[in-house]
Amino acid sequence: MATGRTHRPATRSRGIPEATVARLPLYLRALTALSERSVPTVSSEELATAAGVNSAKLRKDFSYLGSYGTRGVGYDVEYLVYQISRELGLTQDWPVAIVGIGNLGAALANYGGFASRGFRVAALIDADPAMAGTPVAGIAVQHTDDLDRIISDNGVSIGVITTPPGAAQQVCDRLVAAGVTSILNFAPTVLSVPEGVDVRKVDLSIELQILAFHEQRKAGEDSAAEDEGAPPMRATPASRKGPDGDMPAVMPA
Amino acid sequence: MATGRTHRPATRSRGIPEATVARLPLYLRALTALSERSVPTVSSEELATAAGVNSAKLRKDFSYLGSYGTRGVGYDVEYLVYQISRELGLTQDWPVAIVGIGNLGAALANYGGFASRGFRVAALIDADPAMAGTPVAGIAVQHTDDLDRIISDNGVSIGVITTPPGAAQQVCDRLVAAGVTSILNFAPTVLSVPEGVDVRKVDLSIELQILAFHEQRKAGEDSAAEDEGAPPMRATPASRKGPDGDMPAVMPA
DNA sequence: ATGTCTTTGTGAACGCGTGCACAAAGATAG
DNA sequence: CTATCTTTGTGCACGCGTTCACAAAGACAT
Repeated sequence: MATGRTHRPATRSRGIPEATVARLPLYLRALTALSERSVPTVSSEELATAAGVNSAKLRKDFSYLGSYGTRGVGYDVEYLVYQISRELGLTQDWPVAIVGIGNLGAALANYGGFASRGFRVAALIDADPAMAGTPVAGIAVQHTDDLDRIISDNGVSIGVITTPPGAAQQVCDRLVAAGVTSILNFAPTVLSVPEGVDVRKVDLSIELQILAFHEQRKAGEDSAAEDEGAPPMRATPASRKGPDGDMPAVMPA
Repeated sequence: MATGRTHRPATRSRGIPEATVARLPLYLRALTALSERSVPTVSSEELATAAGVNSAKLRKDFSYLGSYGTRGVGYDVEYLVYQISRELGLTQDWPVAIVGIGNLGAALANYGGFASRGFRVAALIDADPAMAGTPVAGIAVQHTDDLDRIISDNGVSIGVITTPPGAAQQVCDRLVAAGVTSILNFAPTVLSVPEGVDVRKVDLSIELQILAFHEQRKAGEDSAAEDEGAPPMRATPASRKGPDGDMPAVMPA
């Protein structure tokens, strides 16, 4: 089997934009809610509102999947739920392993949003020997030493890293070596992985920093001249720089 | 363009691209690490590698902040740390309130990454009366009834929502009414907020679904002939009622 | 069957973000 | 002071994503 690609509709699955893929779960959630209320069909306008996006964008997104709508009517909710689920690969079971069972790791293990979408927490792994055997969310924590075997035995291809930053890369390497090809990283670390392995990162403090930026902008709209109280910042070890100063020099003063 | 003024910290927050803002925390983290190792200067190439981005992108990002580098040498680490911190608004203290103290809320309250960057958990709020007074991460949980006063008293402008999806919008409305203008939402809900309020969402299950999509693609590259097994069938009498709901999210309320 | 009305699907224009490639700036050596 | 070498700052081109606007498709009524 070479680079076989002749049997795929080509129009589909071939080129779904990344931005679209990122929105599919959003649509799926909105559609699931409609489904539970037994709503048979929905227009792009309604669904877009429910998902918090533009209707034109939604239609274009769906167009990448195929022509699943009916002009003059809208989209069949159940049908679309199935199509999107299939496209996202949610019709199959995905065993997931969480490495690093601290506060966050334990919270994720208990998180209902995972199990409800075809993701099954297959294993919890931690480096602390004292935790081995301790049940978290009904699952016994296992020790890092057995990581390789645990991943293999459970056929895990998606790993979640919730370790301290210092251990993240090492854990990542071991996960990859064991066969994991998708990683969700919560540790504030830049992971380097070989070709073919996907990494998505969720960084809580970065999100807050982005909010702080906008918050500062909103607040400092008028009082843009009072954040001057902070020291320009130390002169640092200023290695090879003479008194000439390569320092602040600027500082809005 | 920049008519070569070079004195004012460049175009203030006016024209910093959103994509750049999102990367500044990344640079800051890498720079902080260098600073702790007392590295005086760093080139765009080195820093880019450490931050996991392209060096041209990094230089362009920094150019939006101003001309803080020295040609032939690189960037002064300490100076850059200060400039980015200031730009992000991290030179001031940001009191944060977390609403919804379930597993995830508690984990965030304990998360060290917040405090280390100028973010201070000023209040923990939950709707469960039984939790009122209970200390979490050294802070007593307060009841939702006092939300308004708590936000005002602490001057909170950034709120974190970790409630079940059903309560998210209501909590959001109350936070906004109380004066919060930035929200970090962990609930799998589309929040609608008035103009001027920023919302960033962190959706754990969406991240996994995106990974699953790519995972499926990688795995199904050759075996693309078994997706015919499940009958999609249109216009269904709503027979599927499974566990597909996304009700249990963070914690029962 | 024909006409009207609704809603999809998409061509095309636009804007943002990315990366290349290079001239300008400054350090450093002679 | 001049030459050389390093690294920044950025003009430019390209590609992706978003949005508009509308023709085509189909439902529904007459």
